[in-house]
Amino acid sequence: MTKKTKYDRQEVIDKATNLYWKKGFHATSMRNLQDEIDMRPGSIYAAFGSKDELFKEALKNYTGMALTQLQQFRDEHDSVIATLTAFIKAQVIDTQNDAPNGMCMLAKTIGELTEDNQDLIDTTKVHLGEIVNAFILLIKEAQALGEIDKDKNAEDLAIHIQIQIAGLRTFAKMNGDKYLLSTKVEDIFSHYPF
Amino acid sequence: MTKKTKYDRQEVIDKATNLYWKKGFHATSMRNLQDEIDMRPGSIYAAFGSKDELFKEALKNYTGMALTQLQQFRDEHDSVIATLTAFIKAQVIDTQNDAPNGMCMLAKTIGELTEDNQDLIDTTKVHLGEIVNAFILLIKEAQALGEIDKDKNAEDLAIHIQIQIAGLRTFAKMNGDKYLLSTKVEDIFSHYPF
DNA sequence: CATAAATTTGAGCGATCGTTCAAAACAATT
DNA sequence: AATTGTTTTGAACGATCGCTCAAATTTATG
Repeated sequence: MTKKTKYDRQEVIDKATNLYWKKGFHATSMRNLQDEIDMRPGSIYAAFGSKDELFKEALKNYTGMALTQLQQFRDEHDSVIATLTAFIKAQVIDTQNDAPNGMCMLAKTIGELTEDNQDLIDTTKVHLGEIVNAFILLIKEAQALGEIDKDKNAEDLAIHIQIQIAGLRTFAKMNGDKYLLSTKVEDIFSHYPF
Repeated sequence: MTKKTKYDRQEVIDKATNLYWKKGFHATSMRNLQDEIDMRPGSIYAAFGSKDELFKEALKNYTGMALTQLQQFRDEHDSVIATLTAFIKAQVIDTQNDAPNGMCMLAKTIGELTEDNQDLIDTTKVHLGEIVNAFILLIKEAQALGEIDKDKNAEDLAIHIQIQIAGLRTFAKMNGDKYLLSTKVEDIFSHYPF
């Protein structure tokens, strides 16, 4: 039995993620998604259940990509500070051209949605927590390596990074000067609270 | 002749601003607005032309409110730093409960819209520029008063403030701890680049 | 009070929304 | 080749979208 699906599920989720990321939850219609991933409504609903559930898959996929990218930079750098600097530059600067949207999909979603979609907000918050946890682990690693003062609170520093990323990505939508942005990213680690 | 309108235009714009601010451009339907401002579609279109034009009025109104609030804090404080601290706390902390949405309406809009609504994006950028200009003027005033080092670039500091506000308001959606947020606002002016 | 100009009303337009489901197509097993 | 179970298809549903406009209503004037 068991007929295999014609589509590659991960490929479909990637395409859905990119469209949701680009246009946001409300501005992305199921018909937009049907065109983008080349599936008929029946197949999409059989595979994902609803627009909301597909969006949740996209949020999960987006978060996974971010965490993978962070780990990749960690592998490429000896220094944790260098890792974080590279990651933030990628998020703040490179996404302006490469990515579907310069904004963080999670921050964008937190901003867009209201209590009408509370479960999507909750899911988004969980993923933002996962990312801040990854920052915390890296900072503790940096403290063990002597890159960051051991007396400093790792969670506070992680939150600081998250705030700077959100602020810089919003600013980058107004002013895309790569040199200015690059300087501002480097400044994060050469001044308080680091 | 000239029959007077039944509605108070400013009151209508205020209500439209609050609804657009709360739900965002795409999730706010003209029927939502009809209910909120108690006008029939024909009247709304006679008065404002389109959903887009009404949104522009809302953006303009929102910006005016922010600038008015900033001036009000200036009148209430001798110190420019105290003015800015009060303003940022109002924006970051108080809006979580008082306002239609904890996010800045302009930042939210920049994040939500795509090139499909390029003119709305452009309008939003203009208003963000107006706000940063107000910051620049205040910082120059602070430099004249000796509150801030005259050697520092006023525009850089103004941009820094805007980035911190955007970052903190996004973070506040995740973690609403008022004491933590209050500390983070105060930290802005007691560390680099101030 | 009658007239004329402006405003308000709300039914309804064509388009699109998220979603459903019976029928067609397909692939693995007898 | 026939059977069986799964997947895919796409027309279509009721709801809602942004918006229009002829008719009704309102008010300042003659």
